[in-house]
Amino acid sequence: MASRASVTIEHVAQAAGVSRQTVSRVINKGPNVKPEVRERVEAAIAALGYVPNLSARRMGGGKSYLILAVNDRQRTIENWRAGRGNDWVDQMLHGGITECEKHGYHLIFELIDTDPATAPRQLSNAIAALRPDGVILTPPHSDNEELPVLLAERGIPCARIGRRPGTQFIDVFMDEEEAAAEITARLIALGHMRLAFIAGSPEYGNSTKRLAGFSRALAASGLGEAAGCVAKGNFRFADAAQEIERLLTRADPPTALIAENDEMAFAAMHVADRLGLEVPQQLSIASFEDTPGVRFSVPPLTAIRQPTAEMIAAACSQLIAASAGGPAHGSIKLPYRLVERATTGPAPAPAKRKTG
Amino acid sequence: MASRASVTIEHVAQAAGVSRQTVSRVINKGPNVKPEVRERVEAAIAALGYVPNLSARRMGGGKSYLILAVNDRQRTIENWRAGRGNDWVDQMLHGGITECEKHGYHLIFELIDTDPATAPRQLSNAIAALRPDGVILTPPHSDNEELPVLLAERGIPCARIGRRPGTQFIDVFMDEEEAAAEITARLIALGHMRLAFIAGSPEYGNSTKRLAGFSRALAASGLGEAAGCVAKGNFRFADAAQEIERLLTRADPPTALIAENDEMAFAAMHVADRLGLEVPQQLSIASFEDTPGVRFSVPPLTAIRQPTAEMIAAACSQLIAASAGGPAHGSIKLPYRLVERATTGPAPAPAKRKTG
DNA sequence: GGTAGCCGTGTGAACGTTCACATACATCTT
DNA sequence: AAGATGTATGTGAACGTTCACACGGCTACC
Repeated sequence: MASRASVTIEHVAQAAGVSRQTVSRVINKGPNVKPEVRERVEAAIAALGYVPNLSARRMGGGKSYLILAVNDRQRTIENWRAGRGNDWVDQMLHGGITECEKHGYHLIFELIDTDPATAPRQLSNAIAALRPDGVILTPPHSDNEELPVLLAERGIPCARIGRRPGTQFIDVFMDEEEAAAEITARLIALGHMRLAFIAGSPEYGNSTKRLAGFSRALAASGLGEAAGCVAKGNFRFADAAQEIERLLTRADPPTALIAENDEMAFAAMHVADRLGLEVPQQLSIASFEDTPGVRFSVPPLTAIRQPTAEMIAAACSQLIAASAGGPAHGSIKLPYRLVERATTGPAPAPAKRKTG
Repeated sequence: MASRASVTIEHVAQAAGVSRQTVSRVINKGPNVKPEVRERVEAAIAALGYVPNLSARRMGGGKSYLILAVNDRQRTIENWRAGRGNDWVDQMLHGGITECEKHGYHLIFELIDTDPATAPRQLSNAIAALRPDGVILTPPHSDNEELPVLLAERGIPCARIGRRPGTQFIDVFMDEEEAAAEITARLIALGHMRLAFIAGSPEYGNSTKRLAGFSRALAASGLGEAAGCVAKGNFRFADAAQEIERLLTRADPPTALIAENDEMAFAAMHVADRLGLEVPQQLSIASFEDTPGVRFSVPPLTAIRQPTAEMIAAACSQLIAASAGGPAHGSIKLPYRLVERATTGPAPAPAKRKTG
């Protein structure tokens, strides 16, 4: 057991009969330490229960062993307020903490305004206070051009999540366009000839990519773009519900809906229920976000499983490597998965289709 | 805009024509600074974009401006792995980050093994590395007697969540027994005469308290304890489903179920569906955990809304006060709320009751 | 009118670590 | 055998802040 006062590197040095620096070399796995001495030091560390003080390490010019993950403040807080969970945050913690722990790092999570006028200052303040070894930018911050530059100026490696990869920073992403194209193609293969894409917000770069995938699949199928329509749901239940109702009650309604997030997919379910449309017999619904709510709802929804935790874990891993002298740029593409559950099925037979 | 190299207190001091210490007094809101000088320093801080370095502050013997929240590693990771969300984690972040931000603090979230043999060492390592100004212990760590003592020895204030309050530490809690009694009484008032409590695990102290409330309400109602039965669901879907099925298929099945968490409540819904029991017409189901899944499921469940975010926020607030010289003990009781939704209703008429 | 006390400010040291450099010894080269 | 190279270790300074204390000026009291 450690004694009351904190154990410092000096105590370990004395116990092992070496100097501070040698102990430092051992804990940082540096070269040029005799195996015998290394063992002696390690024994002393274990005996005294020594754990290096992170603040002091940072002060000494070393690493802070902190990875800062920044999230969209408005959306996160809105989700909290509304009593909806933040599955994204949960997944992020999953990947981030798990990976950081492996390397003796700690993940620290902060909220930053999306407003481009204030975001740089907020990030600047956070890094000035925390001095993290790396920063993870999540959507929509990952689409901000100013933030990575600001970090680069201060020599802090930066990883962007879910962004079309560039060459200057670490980009971790999945192929959003491909995923959108795949789910669209799958619905077309099921016989659907009129499809709708319930879009989030153009503020999120991913929205644009997914829409492109939707259009591409329509074109590739031979149905042509006219077979698809787009509704703006703004990622929100109420907005989406209104648009979806408009879509489903018009003359030639779509038989398949692809919603960009779970909330809008639930809105679709809700509207279908209200209009007496059976899912999936009369209407297929797919979500682009595979949250617990989506998985465990009744019926469970077909969805794209985004590798959120994996992306954050990869970002942490890259950032940690970068802070140890590795490259501070590169791109990692992670696979998504289309999970077909109970809300998608063959298109209704044209004859039986209800109109109105 | 801040310049490339980091701005230190010394730069501010020079710009304002004062000494380090005076700047320090200003940023720490210390007394004995002329209003005129204070203004000058504040202007310099704003002009240079100065933000104190947390590591240096800690090294100087000051605060770390870090609150450490520790969670149950096994359960959290199991939830992540299973693809269920961790609403608890999300709520915790909600309360914690929001409150910490207000005071210029940062919340840092760590997982610690529940095993009493390793927990103290893990906590010890975490605080040696991080040197937080306060630690929040969540269930079941809040029931561990050793952890708060360890923290007290190192002079770190500690807040326990959801624990019967003591006198030595900061305890933030809701009345679990009362909540269990209330929901039980409510179901009895709806005419239910045979009730079941789907218990989690005695490892969680709250389980015991809730069970006590359940028994108390039964006794108080005049029905007597014989009207209630207890199933051990271990907080898990599969375990709960099995026990619930056993309960519902026996000779004289309960007409109302109270599950200690959402997962077990969903298990109850699942079993009811399988057995062809209509909810709430033939069976009432209530959850003791009001997660987004519970709120947005179809039908939405009746549940106890625990003030999780509020408890963490209160804990942060108390810890921050304690680290500023306030009392490091005290207890705060926060109100829960019984939210009646669509899964509870009047007991089925005795005549119509199906048996088997 | 001296001295006790408070107010406002500054100075040196300390926190625990790493960095840059210095040193001692061993090994290889010519 | 002398120098060059490399390995293993130690020493002083630095990081940016706060703490403890010192100091000068002002007020107040007897």
